[in-house]
Amino acid sequence: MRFAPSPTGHLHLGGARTALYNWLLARSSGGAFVLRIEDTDTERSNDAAIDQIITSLSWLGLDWDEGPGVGGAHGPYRQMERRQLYADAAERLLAEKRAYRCYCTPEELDGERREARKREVPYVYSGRCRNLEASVDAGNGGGGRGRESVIRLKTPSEGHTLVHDLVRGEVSFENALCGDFILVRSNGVPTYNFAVAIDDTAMEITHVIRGDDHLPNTPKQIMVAEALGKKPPLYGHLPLILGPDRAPLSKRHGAVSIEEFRSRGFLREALCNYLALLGWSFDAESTLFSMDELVEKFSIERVGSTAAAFDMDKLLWMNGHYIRELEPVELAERLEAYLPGTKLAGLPGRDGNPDIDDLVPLVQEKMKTLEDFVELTDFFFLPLEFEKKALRKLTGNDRAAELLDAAAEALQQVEPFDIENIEAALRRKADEIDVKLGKFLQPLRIAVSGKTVTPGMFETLSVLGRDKSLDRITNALTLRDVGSQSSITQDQEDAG
RNA sequence: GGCGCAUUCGUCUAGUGGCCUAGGACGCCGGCCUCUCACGCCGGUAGCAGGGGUUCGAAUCCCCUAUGCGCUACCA
Repeated sequence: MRFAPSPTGHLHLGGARTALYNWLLARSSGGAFVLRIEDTDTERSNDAAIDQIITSLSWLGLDWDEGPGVGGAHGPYRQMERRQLYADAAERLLAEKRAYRCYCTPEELDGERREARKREVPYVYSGRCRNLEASVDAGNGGGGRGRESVIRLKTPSEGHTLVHDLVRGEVSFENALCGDFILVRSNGVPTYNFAVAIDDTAMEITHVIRGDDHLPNTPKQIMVAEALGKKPPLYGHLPLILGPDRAPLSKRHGAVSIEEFRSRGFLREALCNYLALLGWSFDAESTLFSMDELVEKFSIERVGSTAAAFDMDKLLWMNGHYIRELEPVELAERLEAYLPGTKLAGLPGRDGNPDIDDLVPLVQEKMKTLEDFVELTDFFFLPLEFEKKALRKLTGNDRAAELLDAAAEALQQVEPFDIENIEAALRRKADEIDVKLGKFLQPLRIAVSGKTVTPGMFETLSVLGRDKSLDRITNALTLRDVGSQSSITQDQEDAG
């Protein structure tokens, strides 16, 4: 099995799914997963993209048995480093008269294409140069001197080429419509179809699982393999991934690169599970699969053939599920790695701030992404900032001052200042002044956090500590005394 | 235009001629739980693209139409 990305950008969702399926197939069948970089598009390929892709694959946990960084028996694993191989193959094909040099210029070909278009007839290369070799090519030192040439494969002009596709079944292509396609460009660089076919056979690739868009290329690759006297691999073509609007997924749909999902706080296990399900299913019931279960249960036969739309809501749900499933210490570790890129960078554990471990139990079940941790807990670390809505609720509440006073009074007595005692004290106080707990806690929540939504109040207060809690209550009280719109913005600036 | 692929709830899908009054998951709606929000639990909403066949019987097989997508490069 192989995954062979072209390094022209980030690893995106579609590529990741392709990689995942290849990897699963390899892992579940005891085969090798090989990573090969297809960089024959010299215009668009670049090294930064290769690094990026490798980083993303590693992050997903899709390790390769052969490829960049690990080597292997079939290297090198970058096509541009395999050029001698392609050149040799081209030479051989030329010598065996299975291929020939073509001297048609791009302009001439364009003309042919336009002509075909005009006559509403399918365009196929005319094969004009097919029988030139005797007269021109064989001449001294190559008669084509002075004029650039490409190398084309002689393809059958009749019959069909069958692709036994692992996910679609048998697909038939008419040879007459194929034409003698180009193997080697005039600049000496092999085309995709040529390089791929050579590499797949040379690397002893048995299964090629790739995007749908390659299906029409497949007969060409089979022809190359056969011309070379090699057996082509088995192919399976995955339908592409669509955006929510059912147009092919692209940047304008928002996050599409794996790197982006990572930085937005998604977990690799959620991404892999979700991606696995986007086009594959195990049975009528199951949706949650660990990596081990995927390896155990994945099979190419159960890959569907219809294009699937990406659904962020489902991914978010799944990500939340995996976050909840993590051991708290494990979640803390992930956050440890994640937080440095956020506004909380360096804050946890410093200057009397709470540790990540202190907060994980408070927010674990509320998080859908690691990113959520930041919004959920920022008020523990940063100067208090009131959300607009929260401020409105607080200033609009006639009893707020009274309730806050009562809360402060209750909290003063608590000793030790822990969850149980805080809860007991506050419940008692609420009882005493005869207000429902919810009514009592809500102004307190806003005063202490600036938000209408927070982790449990007792836990929050205990982590925040008595001093900070009381300070914030006091501050909220003054804020209420001032009360006007203009001073609200003033306070926000002070807070920030 | 040609060639190819596809079409089951809004979304991901189960389904391979009778088990389908079409199942699960996300979402959505309602309820329970509850200090807010979530989580969890319970319940509900919603679908076989259309038309012809074949068959005692079709989501499942065949044909046509429609729609979407891919390819049609000296891109991959």
